Amino acid sequence: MFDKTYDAREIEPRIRNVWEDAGAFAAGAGASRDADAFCIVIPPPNVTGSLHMGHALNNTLQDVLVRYQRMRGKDVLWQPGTDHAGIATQMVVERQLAEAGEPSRREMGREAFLNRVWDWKAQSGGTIKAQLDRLGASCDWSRERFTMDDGLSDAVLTVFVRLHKQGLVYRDKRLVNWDPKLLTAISDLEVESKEVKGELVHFRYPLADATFDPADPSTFIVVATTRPETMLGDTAVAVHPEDPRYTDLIGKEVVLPLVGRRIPIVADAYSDPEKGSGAVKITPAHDFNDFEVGKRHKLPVINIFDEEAAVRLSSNDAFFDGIEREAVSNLVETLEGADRYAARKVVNALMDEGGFLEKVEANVHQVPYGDRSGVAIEPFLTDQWYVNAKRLSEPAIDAVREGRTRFVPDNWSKTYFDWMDNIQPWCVSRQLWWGHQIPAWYGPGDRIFVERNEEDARRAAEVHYGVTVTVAERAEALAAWERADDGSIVLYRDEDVLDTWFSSALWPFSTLGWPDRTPELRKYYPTSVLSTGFDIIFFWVARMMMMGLHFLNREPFETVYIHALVRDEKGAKMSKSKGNVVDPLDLMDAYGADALRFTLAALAVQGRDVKIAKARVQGYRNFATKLWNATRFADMNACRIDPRFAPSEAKTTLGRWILTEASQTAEKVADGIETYRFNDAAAALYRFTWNTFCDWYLELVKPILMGPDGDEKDEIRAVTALVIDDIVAMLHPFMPFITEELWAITAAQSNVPRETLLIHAAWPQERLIDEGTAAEINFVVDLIATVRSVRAETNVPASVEAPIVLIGSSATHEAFVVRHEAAIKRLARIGEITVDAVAPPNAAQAVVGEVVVCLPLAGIVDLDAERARLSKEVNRLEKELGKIDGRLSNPKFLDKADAATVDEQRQKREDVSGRLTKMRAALDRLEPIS
RNA sequence: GGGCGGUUAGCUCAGCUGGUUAGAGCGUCUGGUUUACACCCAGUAGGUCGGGAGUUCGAAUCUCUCACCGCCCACCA
Repeated sequence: MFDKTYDAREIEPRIRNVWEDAGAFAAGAGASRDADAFCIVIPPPNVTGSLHMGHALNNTLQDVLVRYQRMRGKDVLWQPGTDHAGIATQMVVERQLAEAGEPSRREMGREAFLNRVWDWKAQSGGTIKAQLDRLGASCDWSRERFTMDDGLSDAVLTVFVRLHKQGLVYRDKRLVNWDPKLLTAISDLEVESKEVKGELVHFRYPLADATFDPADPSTFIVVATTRPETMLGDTAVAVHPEDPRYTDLIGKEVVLPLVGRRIPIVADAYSDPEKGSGAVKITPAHDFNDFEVGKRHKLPVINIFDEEAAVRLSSNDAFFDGIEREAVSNLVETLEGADRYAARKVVNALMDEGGFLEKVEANVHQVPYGDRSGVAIEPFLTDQWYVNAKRLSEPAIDAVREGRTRFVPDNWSKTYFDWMDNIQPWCVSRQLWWGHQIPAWYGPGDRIFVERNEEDARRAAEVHYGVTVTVAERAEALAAWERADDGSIVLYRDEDVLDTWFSSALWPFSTLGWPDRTPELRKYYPTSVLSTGFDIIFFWVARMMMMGLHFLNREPFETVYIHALVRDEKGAKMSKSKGNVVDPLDLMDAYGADALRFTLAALAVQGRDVKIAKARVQGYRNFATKLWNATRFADMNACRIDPRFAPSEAKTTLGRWILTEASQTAEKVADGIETYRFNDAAAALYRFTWNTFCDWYLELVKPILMGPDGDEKDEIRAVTALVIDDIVAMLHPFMPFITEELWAITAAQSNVPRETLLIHAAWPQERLIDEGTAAEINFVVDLIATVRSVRAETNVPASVEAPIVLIGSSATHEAFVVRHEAAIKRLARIGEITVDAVAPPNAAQAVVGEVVVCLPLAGIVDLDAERARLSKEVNRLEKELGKIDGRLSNPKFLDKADAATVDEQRQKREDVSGRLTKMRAALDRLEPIS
């Protein structure tokens, strides 16, 4: 029944089935009808992803919260689900196609490709759930959602359409971050700037009314650039209005080399006299700042690239506007189709040839890269859909400012405010296929119909156009517009999809059934806690705040707990390329899910990275084994659960003491969890279980358990069983498997059936608080520890059962010794205990409280070692006494420190000086060195 | 450039609102056939709390400053 060894591999899958069969994770399971709600929505992992250490940490912490609150009687929902992860998933499938030598996405077409993605989802979508199960995450899987399932897609449509009708979603033509590899726009957040060693190229732009002479600076103006190839699209040169070097030139023109276009020199404060030459080329189509300058000066926008960032001039009307097509035919031919980096080389060479290249400097600068594709992103002028984030951000800022949503640790609210205060329009359209297709239909005359479905769009269009409307593919529709058929109109649907984070932003309410008014939505929204990493505060947290407040008028969560990043044991960020990824599944295989969970909780200190080391996990596996063995020991000693036992009426000091300690620990653990100080909670559990309960309580109690039957033994048995019950319960949120198992075993052994599984059992109540017992136990513990230490230091062999003589003991302490005599003898390996007035000669001596403990072992005690030990101790005490006296003789201290502190110091002085006197006397009693 | 965090024992880290002999785990070293556990027990060594200044009767803890490390945001033609 009770296996001798703890085997996580055997226990964990079995217990998992027990929970599953019982439906233990279901929303509200085990709670009373009127219980308060507690809800966490899981940060949805990528549907085709697998569990990494960050997931393991975050989901462990969420599970600790969820299991704790369940035991507190709350009606708990931990809402799970997965995210379709647009770009990531689409890329994976495209890579698979490429590797298998199959037709590419574009070759197979949208429908066939999407079928392939759904296949892949069907195939790998269960992985992450299985892995979370493995970890013990008690999510209500019966409510699992997926961002692209029907319900959530419906929420997405509803939100998009409503925002559009409210004017908060709009279509705009402006520069976006364009990913020339993925061929889609991406948001600001998906751009990472990287430091790149490049070149700063200085070009001479000839003045239009001078004859260009490379040797004569008065005939040209120098501009510097890190992107020489974009000069083909230059439409101005900007100088600072107050830069004395250039004031004369403002309003004049230069002739753009190679191209021959006449472009103006404009005055604009954007130009920084300190940088480069002080004059800057303006390319509105290829630089965000230049775009703004262009708007201010009404400059033409000449885009020289195609969507893959290759030069495209031949059919480029804007480029040929104002120049002779013939004059640039060579240039166009040379550059057509060259990618941006190749074009850069060519342009530099041509400029050099013409004498327009002044110099090239090495230059380190920041270049924006797509976080997914890893290629430099290109500012690109396109039509995209935007969300007016500024408007939505206002209530979201207020919610945090007014404390309706609280960040833990609080300093993250600053990060949140900084970003929210400067929020930019959110580009939500993506030129991808995998995702929520934008519900917008286009008709002739620049009309857009944003509706929940095709039928509604068609109807809206019919109202608008007053004729029959049909819907077709884009190409077909455009052709129809071209033909301008009479009497009917053809619409086509926007081919783009929404940013994945658009649907994620709805997660806290879409998963609860919104836009329907479901009972779950009423009960669980706003949710209690969101637990996530700081890296997605902007991507996700901020956007959920915005959407939640906008559509439900309530903030989506009360608390946002921001956990640390998991790093390897040296503190490096884990990455596949570095090969330092620690796989949580490996650790679970080796040590069990319980050990991994406890490790992560113990390391989850606020505001500090989590460095995971194998040795640590092993240590907590040992902890599980320790608990297992302690429970087994109790079992072997017939410590049975006794429902009639009333702990508050316990008679034995040991019983009252351990019940007090257990009660205090439960309080500490609860406090740690509730304040998100998981490490404190874990430490309190570890210390109590191992150091207090196993090392001291069980050892002190052994003589009783092995002694004669009677009231004392009965009580200790009942207490032991009860405290183990409490330990198992307190530990359950951290180590759910082993505790659920022990909960069942102890019940079976006691023949007292449990009313519920541990997962639904109540958090340990306060059994008893009797601080008075501490004095007795502490004295005994102190005595044993002191004797052990003295023995070891004076080289008394372990096998010797040394007698001890107590000198100067108070009646109280003498009574303590009598009461725990058997335990003291056993634990300190002592033979006879006697009380005397005078110390025996040549004994090792130590002070415990007011008592001098002597080990009279002439010939066995190493007297030289003893002398050294005593001197050292005397020394230490003298130093400490000096410090205390320094304080107490300082009138300012007596004057300013509060009375309690002064008293404390006085008390301490008394203790220390008492000890010191005794130690000195002890030293004197030793024979002088012969 | 703006912001946030870190620097405590060989290693990984606790130490909250100032008063402890500055702690834990791992590792080291010593001892252990104590009938729960060697994934164990007992004991031991090891730290001028990054440097400097200040506030205070009193600073690992508060303030300033410097150094180094890490991260986030925004930009340098």
